[in-house]
Amino acid sequence: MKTAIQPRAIKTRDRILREAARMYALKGFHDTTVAEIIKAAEVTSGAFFHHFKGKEDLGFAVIDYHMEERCRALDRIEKSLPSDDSSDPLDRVFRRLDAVCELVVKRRNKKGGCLIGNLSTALSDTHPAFRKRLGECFDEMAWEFQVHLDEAAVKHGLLDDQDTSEIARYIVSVIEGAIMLTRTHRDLNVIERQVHHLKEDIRRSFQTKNAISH
Amino acid sequence: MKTAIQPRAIKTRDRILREAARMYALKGFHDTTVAEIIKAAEVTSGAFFHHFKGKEDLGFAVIDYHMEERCRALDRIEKSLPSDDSSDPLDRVFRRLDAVCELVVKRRNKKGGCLIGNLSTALSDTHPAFRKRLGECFDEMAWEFQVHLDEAAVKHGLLDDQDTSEIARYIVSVIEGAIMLTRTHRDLNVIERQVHHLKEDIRRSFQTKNAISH
DNA sequence: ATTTAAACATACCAACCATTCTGTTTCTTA
DNA sequence: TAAGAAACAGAATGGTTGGTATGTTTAAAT
Repeated sequence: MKTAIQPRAIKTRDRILREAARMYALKGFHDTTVAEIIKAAEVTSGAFFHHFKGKEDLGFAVIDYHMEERCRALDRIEKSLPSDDSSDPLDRVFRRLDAVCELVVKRRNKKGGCLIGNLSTALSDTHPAFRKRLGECFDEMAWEFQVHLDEAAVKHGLLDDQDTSEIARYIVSVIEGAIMLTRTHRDLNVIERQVHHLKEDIRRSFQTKNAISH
Repeated sequence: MKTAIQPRAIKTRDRILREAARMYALKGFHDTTVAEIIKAAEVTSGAFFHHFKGKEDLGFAVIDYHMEERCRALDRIEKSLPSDDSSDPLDRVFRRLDAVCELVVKRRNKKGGCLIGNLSTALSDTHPAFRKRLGECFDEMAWEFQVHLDEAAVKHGLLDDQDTSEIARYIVSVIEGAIMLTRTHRDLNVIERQVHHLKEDIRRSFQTKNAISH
């Protein structure tokens, strides 16, 4: 029946997804041909079109694949991070920021930017279905921060008319913008400095009297 | 001699540049074909290749064209802005931010994102010459803020280890990231809220005891 | 008015690109 | 082990793409 998962198939499919994700992050959607993906993944076009309806179908599959991989990678990095004092929610925000930063830095050795950001720039205004899905991805990224921000708001209190969901989105914006400038300036210090500035900003957004002196 | 400028030629060339800029902002570099540009600009391919060596050459010309147009548009908006109290340098920073914000909002009616941002994501890791040029564009954008930030630092004093050039770059990052999210979420409130948050952040970065209560 | 070059028009082309078609192999299940 | 389906291989295709070749019109300078 359909319950059984074919081990060989998954290997091929995953190789395609991995290579496609890599190339989309590097060159974007429209500058990556299926022939290139096929070659990089070392499969034939027959195998490719057996697993995916076409380039568009692949695009959506790559997004799913990437969001899962990203989640795993971030969790792994987060656990390996030195500051393991996760008692304070604000610390957890900073820790995740550090993890994102490290992931970007690590990836930058092989060049490339944010896959979601790349697809977003290339497809948001021309492809409604992609736009919708990519919006969900950004929401997911923001939510990972908002969880901790909400706790921090309870613990430390939030300044003025601030809103944790807006701060969370703001964080995603800064990260995406920072990745863009980091790529274009070919300077990893850009994202590191900007994330540092962002942290200070977030810290000041909370009425942290018992502030974590950095 | 070569001093004379042919009026008709400029018209055609400019039409191509204008339409190309519009389409690059909307669909990006690789998803825009020269055939489309030719059609949109209502010229023939003969005319196109007479004015530009090819697609790449056009790309660079479009960047120059856009940076000039952008400059003019921003200045115009800035002058038409209500708060004309430009005595305080920090106010000038905020005013330019408002201008950028309004420009984005105005453009969003016709969809599309930041031309420089689009080209940057599409070409930074594959085309060194473009990357270099686009880096200069980002620097130019940042500089427009830095001029005022420097004055503000003198007047109000800058907190901690802060650096105006880094704040200026940070501003550009936030704008680019905000445009990305604004496109993908199809919500103009995104950029407005984020620019508002950014203003608060900048304000707090200065030791403004005689702060401008907003 | 004649010359000369820039500006434009049109047909054409070779490379490329996503996809399809027609098989063959491999695996699962009974 | 027979049968059927899933996985894969590779050649072929039709439409597109950036670019060229060749000719005609327009306009500036003498």
